[in-house]
Amino acid sequence: MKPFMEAPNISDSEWSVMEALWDSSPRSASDVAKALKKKTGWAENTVRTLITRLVEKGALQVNDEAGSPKLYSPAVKREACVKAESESFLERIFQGAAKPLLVHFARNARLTPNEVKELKKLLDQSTGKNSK
Amino acid sequence: MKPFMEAPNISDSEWSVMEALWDSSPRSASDVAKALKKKTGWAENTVRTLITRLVEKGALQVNDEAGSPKLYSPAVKREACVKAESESFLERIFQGAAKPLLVHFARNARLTPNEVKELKKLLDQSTGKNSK
DNA sequence: TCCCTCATCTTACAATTGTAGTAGACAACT
DNA sequence: AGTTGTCTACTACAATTGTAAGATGAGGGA
Repeated sequence: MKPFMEAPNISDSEWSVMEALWDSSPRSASDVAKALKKKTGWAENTVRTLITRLVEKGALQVNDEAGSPKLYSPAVKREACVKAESESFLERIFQGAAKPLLVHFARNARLTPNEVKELKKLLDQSTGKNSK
Repeated sequence: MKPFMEAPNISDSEWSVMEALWDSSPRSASDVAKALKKKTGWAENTVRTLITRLVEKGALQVNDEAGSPKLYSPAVKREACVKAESESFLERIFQGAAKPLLVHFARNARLTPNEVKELKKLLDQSTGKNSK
C-alpha cells in the first residue's frame, strides 16, 4: 500500500527489459528474452540476469512465486520512470532549465506541421495552469 | 559531410568537470577542483582523476604540455556533447520520438508566459526549415 | 643544503553494467 | 530408468564510474 515508490535507477540494458514488460505483462523470462532477441541479440541468460537485477532493485515483481515458469511484471509505472530519468537528464545536461532543453529539441527535431500545432496548443494550456 | 569528432561518452561526475571548463578555460586542475569543491565537495584528487580520464577520452586537452601547473581546456564543444547526450536520451527513453519528449517537458515544466511565447515562435520557424 | 608545498603520477577498491557460461532440479518422453 | 529439455540459481569477468589515498618530484625560502 505504499502510495509512492521511488523510481529505481534503471540502466540502459535494463531499460529494454522494462520496455518489454511495460509493453505486455506478466511474462516469463524466456518470453521476454524471445521478445528482445530480435532487437538486441542478447542471450537468454543475459536477459535473465537483467531481470534478476531489476527484481532486486524493486523495478519488477514476480507474480505467483511458486509457479513455473515465473512470471514478471513491472513494479513501477513507466511514466514514473520516464519522469525520473527526464528530471535527472534535465538537471545534468541543462542545469534544470526546461526552456533550453525544449529549445534544443524543438530545433533539432523534424516535426510535422501537425505536431507543431499540437505542441503549440499544449504550450498555450501550460501557460495558465501549472498546478502539477 | 565532414567527419566530426565524435563526442566522447562523459559520465555524470565527469560532466561536472566539463561544465567547469566550459565555463572558463584554460584552468589548472587545482583551480577546477576549487571551483567544484563548493558544488560537489569532492577531494582534489577526485577531480584530478576525472580530468585524467577526460583527457584520455579526448574530451579535454592540455595547454602548454611543459608548464606547471598544467592548464586544461575542453576539446569538444559543449553544444556537441549536449547534442550527443540528448540524442541518446531521446532514443533510450522516448524511442527517438521527439514529440512525446517535448510533450513531457512542456507539460512538466513551469514556463513563464514569455518563455512560452518564445517557444511558440521557435516552433513556427521549425515548421518550414527542417533541413540544416 | 634541507625542508615544505604544490602539482603530478600511481595505485586502490567497491559498485554498477554489459554480457554471458555452467550447473542443479524437476517434468516429460522413450 | 535414463535422456532431454526447461527453468532457475550461481558464478564470471572485464570495463566504467565514483571516490579517493599515497608516493614522487621540482621549485623556493630558511
